[in-house]
Amino acid sequence: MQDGAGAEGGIHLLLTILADGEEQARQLGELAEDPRSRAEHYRDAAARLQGTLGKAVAVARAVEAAPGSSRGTDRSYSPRSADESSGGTAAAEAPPERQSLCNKRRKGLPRWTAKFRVPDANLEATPDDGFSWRKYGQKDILGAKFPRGYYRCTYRAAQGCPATKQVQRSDTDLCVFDVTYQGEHTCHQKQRHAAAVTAHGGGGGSQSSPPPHHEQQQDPSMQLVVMGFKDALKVETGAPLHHQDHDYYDHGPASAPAAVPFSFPSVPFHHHGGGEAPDNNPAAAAAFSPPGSSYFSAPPHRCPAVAGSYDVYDYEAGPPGARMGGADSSELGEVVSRATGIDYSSLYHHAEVDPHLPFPPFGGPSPSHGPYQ
DNA sequence: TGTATTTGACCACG
DNA sequence: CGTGGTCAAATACA
Repeated sequence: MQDGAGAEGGIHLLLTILADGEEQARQLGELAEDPRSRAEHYRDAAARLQGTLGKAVAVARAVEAAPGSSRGTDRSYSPRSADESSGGTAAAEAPPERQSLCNKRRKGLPRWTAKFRVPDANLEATPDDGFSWRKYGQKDILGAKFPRGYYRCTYRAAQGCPATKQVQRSDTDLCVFDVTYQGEHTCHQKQRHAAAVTAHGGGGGSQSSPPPHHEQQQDPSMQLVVMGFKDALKVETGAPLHHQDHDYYDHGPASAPAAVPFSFPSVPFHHHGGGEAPDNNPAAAAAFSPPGSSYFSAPPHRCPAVAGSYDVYDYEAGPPGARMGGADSSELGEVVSRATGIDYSSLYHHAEVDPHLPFPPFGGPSPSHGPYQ
């Protein structure tokens, strides 16, 4: 499914961005016809459009500069048990013969990492990127103070979505989480813009389970959207992910992060019907609404109002050799950071936002935020 | 009662 | 053989 590789993925992304720009241009046109619109609205719209176009250009250039190389048919993530209840009911008796079908280490899936910084060390908090994840494991990692959590897409069973992520709190900075994503979302879950930092709720499905239907796109708060291309030029693992803990702008090799729209509203919690652990929310909410907050350590300008931040850094990369790609990679990195820096944050800050936005789970079939069945 | 998380064990990779 | 990733039974929660 996730075929988008290299340039192809970039083009896909480009198309998405352009579509976005088209929509923005249309909105601009509408503004022009609306007598009530004010100058600032124009400015916003124009800035937004400009930003989008700039990003499109950046992506286009990067694609041009980095002709993707096809990646082999990767994966075959195993739908072994979880997928269908193959073992569901009556497993057990047969001699455990686990491995035959499963490939424990999914190599070959696109992989990229992001760092999330959350204000204040609410030890129970974990970054939420807007997708629904289900935790399936936790492991103590050698040399790390905190265990690493393993998550997979909630819809893996239902839709075979191969996306997984690993979340690990930085041992040097409690506020920072290293999140490694692997695989693209092929599910059609609605990515909520209102993502945030979820306080782990003992067991309640805090962030999953919403029935497909519509969903109030609550949340106007700001969000940061970062993008880049995922499968960069080559891939197929091999290159160790490396990222310095102290520098958030470590642009890896010649590849770039996938389009990963994330957000961090300041007070994300709505205990709407669903039900989260009521205990945690208040605490978490409190932790995120500090006054003079500026959790943005790195980039010079970022929406200061945001309560949390994250940055995308690394991503799986190309072959070892491609590593010090010199000009190219650094340029790409710049591209990415610029794209990142672009104010998607402030743009979307103006609420409304078209819901079709940012970038769909890359790679997947045509994105359209359609309802998933 | 159904769903998500926890946790120990299993297994692949290096 | 050590480490990391995944499985799945047990458990917790709504």
